[in-house]
This record gives sequence, structure tokens and C-alpha cells, in this order.
Amino acid sequence: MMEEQARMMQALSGVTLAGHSVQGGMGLPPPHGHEGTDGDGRKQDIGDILHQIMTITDQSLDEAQAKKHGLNCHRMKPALFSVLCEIKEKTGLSIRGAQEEDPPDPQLMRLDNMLLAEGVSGPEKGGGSAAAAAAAAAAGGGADNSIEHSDYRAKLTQIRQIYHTELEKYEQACNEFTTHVMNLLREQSRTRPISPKEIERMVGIIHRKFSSIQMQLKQSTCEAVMILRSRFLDARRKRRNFSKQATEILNEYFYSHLSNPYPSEEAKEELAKKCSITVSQGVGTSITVSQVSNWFGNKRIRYKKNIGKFQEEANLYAAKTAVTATHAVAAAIQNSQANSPTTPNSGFQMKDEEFQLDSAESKNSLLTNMFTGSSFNLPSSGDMFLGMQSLNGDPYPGAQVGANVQSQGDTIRHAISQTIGYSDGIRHPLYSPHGLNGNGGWHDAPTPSSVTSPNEGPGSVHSETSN
DNA sequence: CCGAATGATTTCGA
DNA sequence: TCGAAATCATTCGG
Repeated sequence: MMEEQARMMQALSGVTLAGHSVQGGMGLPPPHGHEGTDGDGRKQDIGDILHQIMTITDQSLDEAQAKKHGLNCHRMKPALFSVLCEIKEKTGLSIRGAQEEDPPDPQLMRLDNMLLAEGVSGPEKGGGSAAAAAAAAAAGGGADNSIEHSDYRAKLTQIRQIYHTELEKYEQACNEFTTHVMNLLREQSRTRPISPKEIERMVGIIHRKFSSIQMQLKQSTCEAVMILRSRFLDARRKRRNFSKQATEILNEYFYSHLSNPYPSEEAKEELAKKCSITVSQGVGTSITVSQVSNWFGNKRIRYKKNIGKFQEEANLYAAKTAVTATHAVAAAIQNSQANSPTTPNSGFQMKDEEFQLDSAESKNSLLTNMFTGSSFNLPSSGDMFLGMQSLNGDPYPGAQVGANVQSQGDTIRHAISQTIGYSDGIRHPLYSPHGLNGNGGWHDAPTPSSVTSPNEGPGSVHSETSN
């Protein structure tokens, strides 16, 4: 700083005081030896110097260094320096208002904030994608139900890493470039007037340029994050049907826990895991806990709404799980399947109507039950089905009961109602703790996690109902 | 292209 | 906060 100033002063004084009494070290003899008229010679010399400056880049490094030295020692140099100083002053090229305090770019701030919010910039947490994913998977005690994809985390970490390395690169490049330019300017300040202020200013300009590049980096990072986000959000909005296997697993669980189809958090996690494992052939199709919850929510409501429609499915899955149970049950299944209208051609319409009736009746019954407190409270097929299912602990025969009840007439219904009614009155310990509570709701079941394995149900119930 | 199926979201109540 | 219910939006099979 001071040193520069001093040098400049020196140079200036050299011009004014010493005129061309200064002899260069003869590193660069004037092309035209004559030192005739002052102005002409100076012009020539200056032109020569300028030319050399302009062509300095064309030469090799050593050569250039030598030339530079020559130029520095040229006797006309101080004159040129002063001329340049004058020109500079006249053209007002010197620094105008030093408004270095660049106002914090709102856009940059926005980007910074966004990156911070997205966890791209800011403190490193967890340290590594694996840790982050693990933290998201394990520690996520329902805290972030919006995005629990470890995929998302991993991708975000990737973006973050790229961002940081790039940022570092830019910073490094910026520093390098700045020092380079500063050195260059310092060097040049010997041949042309450059105040330290100007160097500062130039540094500021460089920094601004680089920060604009950084902003681009931030912007593209933000874009990447947004794309990532929208991809995952879209993945949810623009849904894809679950794979066959996943649906199968979920259905299996649903129908084997029909008395209480409310999987615990752990169960949901397990199911999600199972599904995503089985689904692994589909690329990024992992199923999350909330998806499992959604599925069960949908399933419950849709099952309840139209049990008949799910009868076949219930049979299928119940059979699937009951295959290992008892031969007697299996035989009964076949038997009743032969009886029940499996083909939805002719039976469908009637069935449907019956369901409508049933559901209406169910609601009515609910109301009447509430008002009358009647113990004869199982008129709907759903209740019936649940009742039977709970009764024998085996979902499959229960389902059959439901089907039969629906497809057959009032006599059967009545008979079964009576049976159930009795049982209900007696409150047989076998089924009382299960979902059935008399008003067709699962919800207020005490959730004893129900019996997972179909225990030996009394086949007599089944055969009795199918008669 | 239509309608059923289905996953996701919203609303509401306890 | 969870679940029921309604609803939206998309997919899929005929």
C-alpha cells in the first residue's frame, strides 16, 4: 500500500525532475538511435514501448521477463508513466464513489436460505449418507412423515456433496485468480499507474464475478433439490399401483388380521420392508410406512363399505393362510365355494343390491342399537362375518359365513342371527375380545393384536351356517 | 375411451 | 395424532 504509493511518487518525480536524464540500463536500446527533437523521440519511444507491451504475451516467458525488465528500466518509462497518469486523470477513469458495500442480493439470500432449509448447506449432520439414511429410518419417530425416503436422503446427500466440492473449487479458483490478478496488477503498477484502491476494486469485481458463478451453482443446486423434491412428491401424487407381490403381502396381513386390521407401527414397518423387498424387481419402488397406513385405511373402509365385493378375495387369502391349518377347514372351503355364487355374472346385481340393503341396514341397526340398546345387534353381514370370524378365530370360515348370509335368504340370516345373538348374549370368551363389538366397527376393538395363526376353529359352526 | 380399481389427500371427530 | 369417511387423481383393463 504505502510502498506502492511511494513507488508511484518516485516515478512521478522521476519524470518531472529528472526529465530524460534518466538513462535506462540499456536493456532496450531505442530502435532509432537519434535523440533529436524531444517530442518525436518520445513519441517513438512510447509507441515502441506500447508495442512491446502489447506483444509481450506472444513471447516466451524468459523472453518476456527480459523484455519486462527492459521496459521497466527503459529511460522513457517514467515519461510514459506520467503520460498515462495524466490520461487517467483527464478521462476520470480513477475510482469513483467506492460503493463497495454491495447490498446483499435478495436472490442470493433467498437461495442461501433455501439451501440452508433443505439441508444442503449448513452444518453437516450425521456425516455421510448412510448415517443420514439410518437416522431417517430409525430415529424418525413419526417426526418427518412427509419425506421418509432414504432414497431422498441419499440423493440429497449426493447433491450436498457435489455442491460443497464445487463451492470449494470455486472458492479456491477465486482465491487463486485473485492473487494472480493482484500480483499482475502490482507488477503492472510499475509501468502504469495503478493505485492500491484500484487493485482492491478489481479484487472486488473478481469476487463479484465469482460470487455470481457461485450463485449459479447455488441456483442449479436449488433446482436439483426442487426437482428431487418434486420427483418424490410427484411419485406420491402421480401414484403407481403397488406391485402384485406387495398387494399380496398386504392383503395377506389384512385378511389374516381381519378381526383387527390395524397393524402396529412395527408391523407396518415390517410390511413396508417386506413389500419393498419383494418388490425389488421394480426399481425404486419401496413402500413406506405411511403408504402401508394409507393402504390399510383404504382397505378397511372399502372392505367395510362393500364386504361382498371382497368376499372372493377374502376367501382367497384366507385360504392361502389357512392352507396349513386344518384339512377339515380346507374341505369346508371347497364345499362352500361350490355353493356360493363365485361367478359375478348373474349373482352380481343381486349381490350388489343386497349389499346396499345390508349397509343401509347396518347403519340403521347401529342407530337402533344406540337407541334401544338391543342385544340383538348383528343384522348386517359385516357384523355377522366378523362375529363368526371371531367366534372360531379362523378368518376363512367366517368369510364363508358372510358370503352365505348375503347370498341366501332371510331364513338363514335369521338362524344365524339367532346363533350370534345367543353367543353374543353369552359372551363366549373366545370371541368377545376381538373386533366385534356389536355395531360393526373395528375401531374400538381393544387390539390384542389378535390371533395371527388360525387356530382350530369349530368346524361345526361353519357347516351349520352353510346348511 | 369408459368405468372400475386404487393410491393419495383432505376433512372431521375423538 | 390416528382413523373414518369422502374425495381427488391416476392407472388399468376391456
